[in-house]
Amino acid sequence: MNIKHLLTEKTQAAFVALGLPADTNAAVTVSTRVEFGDYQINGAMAAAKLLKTNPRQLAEQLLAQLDLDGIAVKTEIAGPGFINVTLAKGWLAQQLQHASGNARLGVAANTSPQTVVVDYSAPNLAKEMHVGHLRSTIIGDAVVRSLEFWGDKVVRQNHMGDWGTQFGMLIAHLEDKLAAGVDLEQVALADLEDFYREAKKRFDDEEGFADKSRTYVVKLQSGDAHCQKLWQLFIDTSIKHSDEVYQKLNVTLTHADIKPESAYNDMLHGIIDDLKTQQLAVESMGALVVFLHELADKEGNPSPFIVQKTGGGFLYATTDLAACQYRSHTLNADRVIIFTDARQGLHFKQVELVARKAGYLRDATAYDHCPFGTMMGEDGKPFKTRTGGTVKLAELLEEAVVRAKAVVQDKATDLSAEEIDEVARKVGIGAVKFADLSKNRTSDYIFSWDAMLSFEGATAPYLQYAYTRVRSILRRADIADSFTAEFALTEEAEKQLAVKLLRFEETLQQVMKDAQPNLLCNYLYELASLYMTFYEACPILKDGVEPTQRNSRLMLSIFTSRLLKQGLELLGIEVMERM
RNA sequence: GCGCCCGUAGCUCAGCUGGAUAGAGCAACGCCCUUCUAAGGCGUGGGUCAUAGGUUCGAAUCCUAUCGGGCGCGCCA
Repeated sequence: MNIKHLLTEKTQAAFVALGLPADTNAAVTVSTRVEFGDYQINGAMAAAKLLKTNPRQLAEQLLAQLDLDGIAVKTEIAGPGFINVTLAKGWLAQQLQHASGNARLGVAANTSPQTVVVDYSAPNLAKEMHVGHLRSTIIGDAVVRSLEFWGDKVVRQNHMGDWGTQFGMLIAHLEDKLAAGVDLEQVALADLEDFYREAKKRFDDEEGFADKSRTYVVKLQSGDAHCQKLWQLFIDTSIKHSDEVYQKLNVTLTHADIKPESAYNDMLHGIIDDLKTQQLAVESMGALVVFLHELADKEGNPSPFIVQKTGGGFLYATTDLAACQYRSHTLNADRVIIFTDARQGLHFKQVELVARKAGYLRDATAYDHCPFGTMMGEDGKPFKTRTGGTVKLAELLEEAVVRAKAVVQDKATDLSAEEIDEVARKVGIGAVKFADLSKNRTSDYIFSWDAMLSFEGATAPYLQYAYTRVRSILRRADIADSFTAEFALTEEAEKQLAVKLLRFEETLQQVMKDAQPNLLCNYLYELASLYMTFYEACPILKDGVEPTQRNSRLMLSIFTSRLLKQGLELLGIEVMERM
C-alpha cells in the first residue's frame, strides 16, 4: 500500500482528463498541518505556471476530475491552489485489513526485481576495525536488508583491503614471531593493532627490516609461496576478527561476501592493456594516466587519474576499474552502490567516468557512490580516544553494552540476570546503531554516549520500549497468534496511527532510492511516538471498552508490533519481549 | 589556486523533486502513575534557517557572490 503513489496516479489521470501530459508532476505530499487533512496535492500550482493560467482555477478543474470516491472523506482547495485530502477512516481501515493479512505488511510485490551490488564495510585487514568502519558497515547493511525485503537480488561485496604495501611489513614481522615459537592465535595476532604498531616500529627503527618488508611486498605480489602462506595466515586471522565484530554488530556480512582487493589481481594487466589499446590511458611522468577533460579546471587542465604507477605497480584506481567490470558484466548488476566516506568522492567520480568510457560499466548499470560524513567526538573533532588514538570498534561496542547494562539493571523490575544481559546487549548495540543510522548520511555527526544512552527521545531504546509495551498488552489480552478482527477507527489517535502504519512502503521506497536509512529511523520513531499517544489516549483492555473497539485496537497493536519489529530488523536492531 | 560537502532553537539533528504559521529530541519550566511497562504521555517558553543579492504568486530548499567550518586535488587506500 502506497497512498502517495495512489494519489499520484489518481491526480495524473485527472491531469490527462484536462488534456495535460500524464507525467505532469502531481506533487503529492503528506500534509504539513492537521487542518490541511492527511495528504495534499500541490501539482496544480506548478502546472498552472506552465500553462500561464490561474492556479486556483486549475486546481478547481483538477478537483472536478479527481476521482477519490471512497478514499477521501473531504477534499478542498486552499490558498493559491493546494488540494487538501482528508482520507476516509473506513477506507483506511480497509487498507489496514488488507495489509495486516499480508506477510509483507502491505508492501506491494516487487514485479521487476533488480540485481543490486552493494559494496560496504570494506575494512583494511592490516589493522583492527575502528569506529571509522562503523558507518559504512551499518548503513550498507540497512540498505541491503531493505533491498532484500523489497525483493531485489542483492550481491554483497565486502571489498576488504588485503593487498596494500603494509602487508610486506606485517608478514615479515609475522615470520619472525612464528620463528620465535609464538602461537599465532594466542599472542601474535590477539591484538591486530598492537601487532601493526610493533611491525611499524621495527620498520621505522630496525636496521634492515624496512628493506626486507619491501622485498616481501614484491615477492608476495609476484606469487612467492612462502610469502603467500604467511599472508594467508595473517588475512585469515584478521578476517576472523572482523567476523567477530560483524556478529556483535548484528550485521549480515559473511565469508561468502568477501571480495577483497586481491581478488581482482588477475584482471589488472588486462585492464591496463585495454586502456592503452583504447588510447584512454597515456604515459605521463613515468606513470600511466587517464586524463579527464570532464573534470578539468577553469584553465582547461584535465584531471589526472593514475591507473599504473611508475615501475608498473597497480593502485586502488586499477582495482576499482576491475571491480566495475566484474560487477557490471559478470554479476550483471543493474545498480552498484558503494558506501565509503565522503573524502573519496572525487576518486569514484573518476572511476565512473573512466569505466563508462572504457565500457567496464554498461549503460544499464547505475553507479551510486553513497558518501557519508565523519564521526566526530563531542569536541567536534574526529572521534578519538582520550590519548588521541583510534577507537577500536570492538571496544566501543563492549562499552555500549556495559553502559546499557547499568541502565537496564537500574530500570528493569523483574528480569533474570540472563535477561538483563540480553536486553543490555540489544539495547547497547541498538543505541549505537540507531544513533548513527538516524543521522543524515552525508553530514558529519557528533558521537555522544550521553545522548545515545540517555535512552530518552529518538533512540533505539525508545523504539524497543515501545515494542515491549505493545507486546505486553498482547500478552495480557491472551489472544491466539492467529487472532484477527475488523479494524474500526474512531478516535483521532487511531486515525493518525493508521495513516502512519500505511506509510511503510512509501518510506521503504525512499530508503532504497536514496540509500538513506535515516528516513526509516524517522519513520519508526514517529510510528512509535504515535503508538505511545494512542496508548495513552485509547484504552484497550480496560473496563468499559466495547468489544469491537477493543478488538480493533488489538489489531492496531498487532500491526504496530509487527511493523516495529520488521522496521528495526531492516536497521539491524533487535527487539525483546520485556525490558 | 581549483573542486566537493556543510552552516537551521542553548545543545544534537530533521526538513532541501520550491509550497501554507520552519519541526523533533535533549536541556529549562508546569502538569499526569490506586487504572494496559513513567525508558512514557500532555503542555509552555525558545528561530534575522551564516550574510547579501537574484529567480517567482511563493525560497531553509533553486541561482550568484561573500564570510565561516570540514575535506579532497599525479604515483596510499
